[in-house]
Amino acid sequence: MDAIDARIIRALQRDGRLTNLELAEEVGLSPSPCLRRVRNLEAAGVIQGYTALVDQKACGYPITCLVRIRLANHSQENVQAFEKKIAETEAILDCYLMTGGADYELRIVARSLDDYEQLVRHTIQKLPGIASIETSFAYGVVKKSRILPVRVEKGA
Amino acid sequence: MDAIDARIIRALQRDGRLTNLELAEEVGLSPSPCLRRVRNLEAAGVIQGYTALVDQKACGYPITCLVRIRLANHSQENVQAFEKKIAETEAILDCYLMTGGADYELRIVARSLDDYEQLVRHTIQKLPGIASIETSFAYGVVKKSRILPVRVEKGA
DNA sequence: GCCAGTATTGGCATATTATGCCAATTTACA
DNA sequence: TGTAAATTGGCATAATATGCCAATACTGGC
Repeated sequence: MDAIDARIIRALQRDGRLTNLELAEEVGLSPSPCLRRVRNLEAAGVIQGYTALVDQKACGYPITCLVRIRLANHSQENVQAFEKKIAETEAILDCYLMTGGADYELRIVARSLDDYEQLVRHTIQKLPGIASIETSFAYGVVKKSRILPVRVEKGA
Repeated sequence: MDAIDARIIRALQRDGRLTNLELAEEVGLSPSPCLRRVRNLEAAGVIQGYTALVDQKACGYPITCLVRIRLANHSQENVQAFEKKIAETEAILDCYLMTGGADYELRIVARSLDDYEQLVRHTIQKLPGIASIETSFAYGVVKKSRILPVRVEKGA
């Protein structure tokens, strides 16, 4: 990954639908090698995909919650059942294994407080071995970036 | 927004670089009205943009932290200085205003623990009116979805 | 149930873009 | 400096986007 690859990644994070001609112009290459670099980055897994960014509110999900969860015990069954349910539940967008007071932190979206309550009661609390659930609601968004500040790297 | 718009949004979240022909096929429309719907969704702000999803590790950011911050006081100057610095700092990807114990929760990426320490010492702790900083590190990712489960809506 | 008015659709012609190939250039290294 | 490998740029062709127009499908009023 050299400086041109880094510029390609930056540009495609800023606008994932740039045409190859626009991209080539922006990174200072002719279209042909530019496209080849993009395909290489995709094949290498550096670029994992492309997605449309949508307005949560306009799509009916005005509520974002960050939820910290502790498990009573980390038996294989409990962990597997928990992570399987996470994967299946579309309203749970992210789930990280965390250091510190909680085992997991989830980012969850909901259509309403009632909707969120249903999710907690019917999906999360029913899982075996949940020790605690601590919810914080986001009442404002200061920043929401999906652009990793890529610079030149050695290796890969 | 009707059922076809919902399908368009779902499809473009799954793959933001679908060609209009592929998209039209998938949502059951001919290319012409399909493209018009996409442009309308973009103009209405429902689709806010497109982005490439990149591998954090491959780009040199193996570390993700979730950081909870409290301010000592919420004077206009402190809040403005804080949020301005957040906006300027590329390694801070997200920042939410939260209910509960902390005022803000940040998602921060770093190249190394040293890198994270530098960021905290030189950027965050230097801001006026910081009462506390509580960092949790993500040592695993169970789920990382950027697909909002859009269904049919009334209105807009 | 019918009719007028409006919005939406599908098809087509044209402009733009992507893609694969090859020769030329640059880079790496002994 | 010489040689091999990697990368680049240009070109021809295939695929795709875009704007326009007629045809179709919805809507509300009577």
